[in-house]
Amino acid sequence: MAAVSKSLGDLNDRSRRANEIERKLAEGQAVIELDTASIEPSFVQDRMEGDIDGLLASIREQGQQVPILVRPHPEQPGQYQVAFGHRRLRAITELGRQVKAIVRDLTDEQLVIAQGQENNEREDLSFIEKARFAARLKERFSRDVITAAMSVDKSDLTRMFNIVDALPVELIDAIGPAPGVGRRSWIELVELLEKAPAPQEATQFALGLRALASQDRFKEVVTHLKPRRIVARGVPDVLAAPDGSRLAQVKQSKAKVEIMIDRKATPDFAAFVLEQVPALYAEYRAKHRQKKEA
DNA sequence: GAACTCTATGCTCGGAAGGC
DNA sequence: GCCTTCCGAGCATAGAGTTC
Repeated sequence: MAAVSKSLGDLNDRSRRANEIERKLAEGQAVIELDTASIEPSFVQDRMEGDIDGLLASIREQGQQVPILVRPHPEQPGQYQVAFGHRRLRAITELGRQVKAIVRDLTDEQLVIAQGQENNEREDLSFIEKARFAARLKERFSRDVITAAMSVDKSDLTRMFNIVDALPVELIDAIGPAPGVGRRSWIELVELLEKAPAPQEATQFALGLRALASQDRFKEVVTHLKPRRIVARGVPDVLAAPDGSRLAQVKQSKAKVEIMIDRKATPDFAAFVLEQVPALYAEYRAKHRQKKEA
């Protein structure tokens, strides 16, 4: 009898614990471990695909320090949907581990607001990623929800929509997130694209710049779209390679001519040019002498 | 190396235009 | 008339570049 009583007591305890876990889950207080296969990304993508090597190494060495936020999938029982923590989920999936998650009942609006606020706190989403996130939200939510989710005012929201609408999806994808490139630079790109004789060619050009960092691809595309100005003596102010990539900037004044080579982009070329200068000067002197003698 | 200048960015405000 | 949307402009700030 005592054994039966103990069993019933155990059952009650387990039931109480289960209820407690359920209650905590409902409030989003408990961190639980979930199979990554049971979790889908948010229905609104925010971040472009990017490098997660650093995060991967960090989680491999120190484990997952911060849980992700998920909600029970509204249509598929037993499945979950991410509110924020997409990159952590990707890294943990690659490591084949279980992911620590907080489960919370969220409406669609609450999910995107949580997702947006997390992104704002991290402050590492680039302008164009935010703009695209906003544009995706526009398909389902009111402006009020979007401004709440992204902590932007309505003016900025309008500008974001305009930029995303004006640029071909393929071009944005080809350029990538372009960290450090802000609204005004993207507006400049829109304006250049509108004036370009063959706008679709910009996408092809950007696709050919895969070796460069995203923000450098952006700069190259802008430079490529800018009308080539011809300055004194027929020398353009930007010297470009046959493939369109920028080699050097030329500044001319009455007193001097400056050729500025981006050492980061083409370090060997800069060194090569410097090496050649004495030889070029010798060649120039020789030709100059010949002219005088003739 | 410090001071200064320039440039780009984010944020905010105010006004115009259009819809209800 | 009110609200929403859009746009231009100004301000503060940070970072890079330049000058001394």
